[in-house]
Amino acid sequence: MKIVEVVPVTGSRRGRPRAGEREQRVDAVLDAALAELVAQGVDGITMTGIARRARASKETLYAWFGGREGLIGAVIERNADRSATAVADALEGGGDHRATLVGYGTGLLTLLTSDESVALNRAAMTDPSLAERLLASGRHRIGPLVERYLSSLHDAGTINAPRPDESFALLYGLVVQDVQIRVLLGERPPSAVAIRSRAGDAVDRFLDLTVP
Amino acid sequence: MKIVEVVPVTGSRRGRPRAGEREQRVDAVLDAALAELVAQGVDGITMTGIARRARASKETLYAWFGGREGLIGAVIERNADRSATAVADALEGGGDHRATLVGYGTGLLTLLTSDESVALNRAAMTDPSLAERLLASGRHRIGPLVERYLSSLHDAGTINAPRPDESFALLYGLVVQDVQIRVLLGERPPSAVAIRSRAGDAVDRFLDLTVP
DNA sequence: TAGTATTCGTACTGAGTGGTACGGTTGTCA
DNA sequence: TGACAACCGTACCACTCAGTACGAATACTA
Repeated sequence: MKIVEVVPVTGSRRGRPRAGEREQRVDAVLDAALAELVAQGVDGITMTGIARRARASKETLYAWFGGREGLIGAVIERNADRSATAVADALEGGGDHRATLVGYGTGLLTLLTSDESVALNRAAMTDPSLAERLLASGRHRIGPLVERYLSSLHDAGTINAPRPDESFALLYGLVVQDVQIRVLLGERPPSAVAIRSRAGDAVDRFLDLTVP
Repeated sequence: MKIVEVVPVTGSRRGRPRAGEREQRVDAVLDAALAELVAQGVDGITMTGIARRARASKETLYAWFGGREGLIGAVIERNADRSATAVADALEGGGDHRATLVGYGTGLLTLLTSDESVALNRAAMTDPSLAERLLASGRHRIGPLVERYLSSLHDAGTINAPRPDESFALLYGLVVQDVQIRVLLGERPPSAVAIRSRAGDAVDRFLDLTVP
C-alpha cells in the first residue's frame, strides 16, 4: 500500500536529465507501474496511464523498457530482488531456530498476501513469459536460500531433513496452505495477528514432523 | 484435454432448433469456450473465436449468456458442478479412511493441475466477479463436504479434528503445497504417479499430526 | 400450408490501446 | 556560448474486439 501515493522523487521536467537523475526516474516509473497494477489490475493498466502517473511520456517508457511486457517484467524483477534480500536477512538472524522459522513464515505470508505480490502474480498468470520471469527471479532464487538453512539445521541435528527441497515444500505447504490462492481469487488477506499465529502453528507442526 | 476436440453433438444448423436440442448446444458452446480458454488463455479468447469453434453465431452467444463475462461464468459453474460431484463420490466410497483420504488428495491434485482448472483459475484472477463465482461454486461448496467427512472421522475417534475447517486447511496444505501456484505460473504439472505418491505422503503426515 | 420462433452468417460500429512521430524544452558538455 | 542529448506533451495510426443489426434459412405450431 505504501507505494500507491509515491510521486516521482525528482519532479518531471522536459529536457536532458541532471546527472544521476535517471535511476531515480526509472524507479519512479516502476513505482507508478506497480501502483497502476495494484489499482487497476493487469487488464486495466495502460501505457498511457502509467506514463501519466509517472509524469513521463509514453515514448520514454518505450525507450527505457521496450514496451509493455518489458516494463511489467522490470517491475517483477525489482520486487523479486527486494523479496530475496528480505528472506536472506530473516534467515541470517542467527537466533533460535524456531523463532527464525516463524519469522520466515510470517514474512512469507505477509509477502504473498500483499497487494503488490498479488497484483504481480495475477499479471504473471496472464502471460507465460512474465510467469517465467516471476518464477526465475522469485521462487527459484528464494527456495535455495531456505533449503540451505534447513540443510544446516539438519547437519546440526536439530531437525531431520535429508532432502532439503522436500522439507522446504513441506514447510511451505504448512505455512501457506490455501491462503495465497484464495487471496489471489479476491478474498481478504489475513491480519498480521492471524499470520503470525498461523506461522507459529505451521512451524510447530513442521518441527513435529521432522524430529530427528 | 479430452474436450479440446469436441464438436457440437448436433451439427449446427440455421433455423429453429429441434425439440430438446438446445441443451446439447449450450453444452457444446461451453465446451468450445473452455477449449478456447485452454488453448489461448483468457487474453486470447474472443467471442468470435468461441462462436466459430462452436459453429454458433455471436448473436446466439449474446442471447444465451448475455456477454463475455456471462459465458465464462457459465463455464466456471459447470466445471465446479462436475468437481463437486467428483469429490462427493470420492468421499462416499466408504472404505478404509486412509485410502479414502488418499483418493481425495489424488483427485484434488489431479483436478487442480488439469489444463481446464488452470485455465479457469487464471481467467478468474483477471476478473473479481469471475473469481467470486469460482470460489462460491467451487471451494466454498467442496470444502464443507470434506470437513463433514473429517468431522465424522473425529466423532468415530479415528483422528483428532476438533475444528474440521482447520483440519481441512491442514490437509489441503500438506497435499497441494506449492504445486498449484507453480502450475498456474506455467510449470509442468506432476505426473499421475508423482501425484499419487505425494497424496500418500501428505495423508500419512496428516494422520501423524492428528492422532487422537 | 401459413405463420412464427430461433438461429446462422456476415457486416458494421464504436471504443480503446499499443506503438510511433515530432516539435518544443531544458540540462549538459566541449 | 553553441551544439547536442534526453525528455515531455500531444497527436496520430493501425488494429482488435465487444456488441449490434439484419436478412436468409429452417423447424416447430396452429
